[in-house]
Amino acid sequence: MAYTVKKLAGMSGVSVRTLHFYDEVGLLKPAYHGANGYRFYEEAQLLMLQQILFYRELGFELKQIKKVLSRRDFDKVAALESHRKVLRRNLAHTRNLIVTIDKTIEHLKGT
Amino acid sequence: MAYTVKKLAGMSGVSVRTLHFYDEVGLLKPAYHGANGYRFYEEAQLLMLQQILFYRELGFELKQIKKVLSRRDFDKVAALESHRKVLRRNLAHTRNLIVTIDKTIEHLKGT
DNA sequence: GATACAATGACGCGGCGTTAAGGTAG
DNA sequence: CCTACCTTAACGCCGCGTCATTGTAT
Repeated sequence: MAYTVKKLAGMSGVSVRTLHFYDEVGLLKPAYHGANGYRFYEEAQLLMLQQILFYRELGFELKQIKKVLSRRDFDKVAALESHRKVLRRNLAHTRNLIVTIDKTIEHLKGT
Repeated sequence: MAYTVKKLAGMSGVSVRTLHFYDEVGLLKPAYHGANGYRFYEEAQLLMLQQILFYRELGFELKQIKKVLSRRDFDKVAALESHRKVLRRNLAHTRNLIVTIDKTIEHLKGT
C-alpha cells in the first residue's frame, strides 16, 4: 500500500506543500521514490506523520518534534512535562492579559 | 526634548532595530529628521510608543495596532472585547492541550 | 489531447535579530 | 584620531501558502 503525496495529504489532513516541506527538512521522508521521481509513502510514514501532527498540535516546534520522536518513552515524558510547564505559564500569562483588558475597557468606558 | 533612537529605545525597552522597523512600516514615525538624516522623537512619540507596546503585549498584530490606535475609544473597546474572545479561546484550547499531555504521559509511563 | 496528478524553485508573510558597510558627533 | 553613535541594505528565522513552470500518468 504505497501512497502518493496527495493521498497521504488527504488521509492526514495536511497539505501537499507540508509534506514537501517535511521531506525537505528531514522530518518525514518518503518510503522510497519512483523511477519518475514521485514520493511514495507507506504505513510506517503514515504512523510517523500522525505522531508528528500530535506533537505539532501540542505546540512543539518542528525541530523539537524531530528530536522527541527519536527518543525513548522516558525522554518523551520529560519533553512533555517540560512543555506542560510552558503551557501553564502561557495560561497564567493569558489570564493576566484578560484581566488587563477588562481593566482597560472599564477605563475607556469610564472616560 | 528630542530623543535619538537609542535614547527612546532605552526609555521604552525596545531595540533600535524595532524603532527602525516601526518607522519603516509606518507604525511610529519620528517627530522630525535632523539635517544629518538622524531620527528625532519627542514626548508625543514616546506616548505613542507606550500605547503600541501595550497592545503588542496583549498580542495584537502590528497592523491591528495601527488601526486600533487611530480609532476612538468606542472602537478601541470593541477591538479589546474581540481580542478578549480570542484569548479566551486560547485559554480553553491550552487547557485541553494540558489534559491531553497528562493523558499521554500516563500512557507512556503505563507501557 | 485533455485532465489530474507529480516535481522543483522561489517569493511572501510577521516581527524583528543580526551582521555589514559607511557617515557623523564630540 | 578614537569612540560611540547614526544611517540604509539585506539576509535569516519558522512553517508553511501560493504561484509558476515543467514533467508524468491515464
